[in-house]
Amino acid sequence: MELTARKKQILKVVTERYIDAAEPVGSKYIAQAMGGSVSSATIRNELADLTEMGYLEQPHTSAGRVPSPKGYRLYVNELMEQRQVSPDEAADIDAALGGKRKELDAVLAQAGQMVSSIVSYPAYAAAAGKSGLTVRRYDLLPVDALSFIAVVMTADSRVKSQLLRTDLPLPDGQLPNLANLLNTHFTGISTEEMGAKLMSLASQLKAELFMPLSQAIEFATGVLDRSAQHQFFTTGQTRLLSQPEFQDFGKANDLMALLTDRKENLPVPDENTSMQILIGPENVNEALKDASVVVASYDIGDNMRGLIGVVGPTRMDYAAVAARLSYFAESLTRMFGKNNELPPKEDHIS
Amino acid sequence: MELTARKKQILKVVTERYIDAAEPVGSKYIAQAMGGSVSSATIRNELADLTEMGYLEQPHTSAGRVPSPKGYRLYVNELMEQRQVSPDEAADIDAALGGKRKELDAVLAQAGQMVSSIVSYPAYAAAAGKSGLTVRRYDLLPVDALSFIAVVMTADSRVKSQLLRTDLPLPDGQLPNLANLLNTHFTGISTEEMGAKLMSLASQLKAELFMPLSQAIEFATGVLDRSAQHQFFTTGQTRLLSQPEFQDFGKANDLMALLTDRKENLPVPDENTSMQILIGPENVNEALKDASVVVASYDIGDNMRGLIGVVGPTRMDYAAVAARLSYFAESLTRMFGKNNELPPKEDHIS
DNA sequence: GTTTAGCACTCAAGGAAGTGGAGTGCTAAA
DNA sequence: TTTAGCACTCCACTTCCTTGAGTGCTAAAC
Repeated sequence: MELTARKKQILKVVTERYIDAAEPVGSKYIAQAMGGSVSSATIRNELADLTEMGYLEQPHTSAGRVPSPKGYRLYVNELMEQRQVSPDEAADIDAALGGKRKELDAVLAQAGQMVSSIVSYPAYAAAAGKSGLTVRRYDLLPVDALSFIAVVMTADSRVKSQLLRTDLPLPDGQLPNLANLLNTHFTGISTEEMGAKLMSLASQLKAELFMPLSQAIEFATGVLDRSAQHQFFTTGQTRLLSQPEFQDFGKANDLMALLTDRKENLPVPDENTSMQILIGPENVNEALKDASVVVASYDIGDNMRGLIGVVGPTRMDYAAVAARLSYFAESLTRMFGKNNELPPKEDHIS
Repeated sequence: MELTARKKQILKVVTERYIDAAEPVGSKYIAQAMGGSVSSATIRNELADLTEMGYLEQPHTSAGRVPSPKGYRLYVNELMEQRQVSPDEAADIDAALGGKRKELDAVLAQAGQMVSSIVSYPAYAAAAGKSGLTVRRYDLLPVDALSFIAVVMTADSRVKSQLLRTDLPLPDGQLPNLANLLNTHFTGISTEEMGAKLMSLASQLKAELFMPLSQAIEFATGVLDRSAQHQFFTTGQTRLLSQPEFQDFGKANDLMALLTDRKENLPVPDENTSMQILIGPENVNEALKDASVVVASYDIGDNMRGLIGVVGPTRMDYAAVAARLSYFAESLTRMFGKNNELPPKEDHIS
């Protein structure tokens, strides 16, 4: 059977109406929405076809039609009108993002919050670090006999520090030498290599030197691991509860659990796609089988990608959400671009 | 009317039964639970008295009795048996806390998670920094002509660092002097004083020195502000949804919103009390009027207090929750105590 | 005075039956 | 191919009834 232009138009009307009203759409309404050029009976025939073809579903015999995931997919791919954010919305987003520079984490958390409040669904945000991150430079600062500060700068120019304490007093004046050792042997290599090298040094160094060294390296590998791993921020989970489809319990509960306790399982867009829409059963995650996800990614610089996504009912307003999300992603890319206009050079100082 | 021993016993039976079964308790059950020494009719008389006195409530005329907030209060204050955590539970808690040292934030987040899973209600955790926190020491590390690393150590021995970038090239070799300046004039004073001092220096320094200085100070004040402010971690919000009393929507929704979006409004125990139980309307926060909170505080050292709390229905098992929470708080105090056995000395190095 | 048996009463919860209405599918005519 | 017409389906809602747990009250017993 062929998918005529009229069938598509009907599918569009059904989908948009259902998105709006959350109730099955009947033939009478469709006929009217299409300008009355055809009767409801004709529509019924078309509806029967569309149902047979799998684009529509019927909750029960005497109810109207509802888009199936396949129907939504067609709608999203072909029928949906690309929407632009209104100047008002754009201004809102710009204003909110216009604040002063913050830590990456803070930006992410806040971006999630804003998206959530703009689209009225729960949102999530994360940054995916490149996995091959290495340390560019170490500094060790003396504090007292039993403690010192380790400062680690990663290849992507982030700086972390921590106070470390040893059990054995540090030999006087040895800290610069240790830092030297770190900077010559423990930069630009993977955490595994760092571990191996450390082992090989174990026998060659005295304990009072080896211990602080291994502490510094432990700290550094911790930093690398933490930045390689995605950290997910979620907000607005509550907004799910006001959606009619999640009045039912099991679903809401599973989704909430996913959003609060198993965030890392939220979908990440494929490499190289800037926007992805996952409809119902297209989601791998069981808890999302009855929901949809719109997720966008953007460039943070330093070889990292940020991602920001929205979780809602399959019935969500894809056009509006997608438009806002992509505007958001663009703004973030721009913002991070500015922040990074000066890529620091390689430069070792011990 | 007097609150006889028997009345108290009845109140205790009602409360414990209701905590367990979540259903109004009838006279017949009570008579039986009390060993059959009196008949249900006698109990009914007593129940009528207790209801009149405000300790019990009746959902409707022909239902059993339910403790009122006043009843819970009496139960918690007088009737409830102090419970000890079982050796099994204690072992669980100890094992979970036994991991390696982590950042304070990570510990808090994890503690919240554990408490939540142990008591099966949502939990929250936070640390309250002392407000008068100051900087103990600054270090500035050169990176290249336009950027340097600022390392700030606070009076409570935490270390934070950030890469800072200036617009004007730094004069060669001036960084140690700047650090010196910071360490002599900008340690041990409040953020306000720091701001004032910075202003007064504005005219005396060349721009290429003043700019990095002010950036370093901005960073330092940011660090101080951030640690003074409580940051709340919440987990296990979902567990609320499985409680029969929160099947109803409005309540669940409000509470979820409080737990996810307005965490800072969660109750903080009064100074000097290590454990506090807030029952229903005793809570100031509107969203908590139908819920109860058990919150414990513990000593983190460095003049900071940690707090860890549980939010649940008024019908929650106070004895069990309180026992676990206080064991938890003790363990945390012990743990932080160990971490801090070596309070670093004042020691300036530039 | 306190306790108890007995009884009428109340009320929520749950099931059965009936009704209305929205929507369908099919047929036959245009 | 479209449309009017009609019988049919099925959910949602209401009404009515029944059941059972639990109460309050009274009058007798301790």
